[in-house]
Amino acid sequence: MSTANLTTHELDSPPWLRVESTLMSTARLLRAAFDARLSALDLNLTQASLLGYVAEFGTTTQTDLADHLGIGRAAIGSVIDRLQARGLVERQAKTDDRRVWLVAITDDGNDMALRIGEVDTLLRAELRHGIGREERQALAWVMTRLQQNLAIAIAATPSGTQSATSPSESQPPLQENSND
Amino acid sequence: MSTANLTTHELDSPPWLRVESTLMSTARLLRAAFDARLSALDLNLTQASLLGYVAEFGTTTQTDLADHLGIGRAAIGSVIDRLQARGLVERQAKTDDRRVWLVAITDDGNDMALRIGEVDTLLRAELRHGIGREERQALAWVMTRLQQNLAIAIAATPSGTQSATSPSESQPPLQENSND
DNA sequence: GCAATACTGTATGGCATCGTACAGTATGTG
DNA sequence: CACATACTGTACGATGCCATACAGTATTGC
Repeated sequence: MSTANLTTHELDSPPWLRVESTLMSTARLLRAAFDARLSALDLNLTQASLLGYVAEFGTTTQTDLADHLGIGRAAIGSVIDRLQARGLVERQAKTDDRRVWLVAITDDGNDMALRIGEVDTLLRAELRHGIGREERQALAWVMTRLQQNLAIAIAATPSGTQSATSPSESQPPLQENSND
Repeated sequence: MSTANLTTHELDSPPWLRVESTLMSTARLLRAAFDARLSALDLNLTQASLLGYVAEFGTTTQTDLADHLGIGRAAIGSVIDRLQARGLVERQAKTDDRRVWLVAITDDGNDMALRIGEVDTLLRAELRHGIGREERQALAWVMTRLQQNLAIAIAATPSGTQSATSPSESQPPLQENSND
């Protein structure tokens, strides 16, 4: 039985650790959906994203890729390993900096990127159902903003073991370009 | 629209696997932020969510918990194991169905749930910065809707290996209350 | 030139979650 | 009642990602 029955769990449970939990499970579903669709190409979401990025923006370093995909440098390495083993990307030495690899897409990789684009377009069309354009844009905007706040919150986390029993708003959380 | 001038990585890369990648990395950041804040309580986001859920809605079965938290039954088992080992929840036998465990919160668990609530409230306040109430509600709504569509998309994924070279819109994706 | 520092990519171990398979139990059907 | 089917929780291996530590390289200061 598919674990994806349509009576999704969040619909009836608005109040508690709402956004957190909802966002996490949405992310899991999103990965599952893309992985399912991309399995025909024998790729997962991360690999496809990387390939799409390189196809569009050209050769870059691994660190740059890691930053742009939001995963760590160690993780990006193995992703590239697999893509390279399949001949979809290749590592090129950078002449003036022998530390870095330049990750370049191959012809096969470009073909693959096209097919990824098709899968992506199709799936996104399905996901858009019942969601207006403005809502989608708002989602993207809020999420970007949320990323900012998250990065700040992570950086501002008290490193020691304080038991959080003081809900005093001592945090200066953001550089205030609020619009609420 | 004011999506301008942020330093986060997605901002300069609008066109490609946008929402996918953004949502995934946002989810990763979200987990990292909560894990960081909850580390003082020696909990992670999943454990905290489970505890919060049981604290609010009372005793339930593991399958119910798994569904509500959006993770699998196998995974929820080990989460409960750890919480139980720390005396925060306990498994109670259900008299009229000997297959299931009823997961109940303990007194210690309730104390912990209160502290989780404080961390949660504080962190969410930080995350709200620069994001209006309507935007947050819109985010929650869109995400719920997205979950629905994702579940449908996963269920409707052609199981075989079709190379997606046919972008024919043969999918009947949804029960049509579109508003786009 | 040489030491100190910073950066890139890799190796390693760990964690959370998944998928599948399985045993125990309940429920429905003959 | 016996059997088939469905459901619950668990065991096991696999995967994706992280954090840390590390080696190689660049850069800077002396």
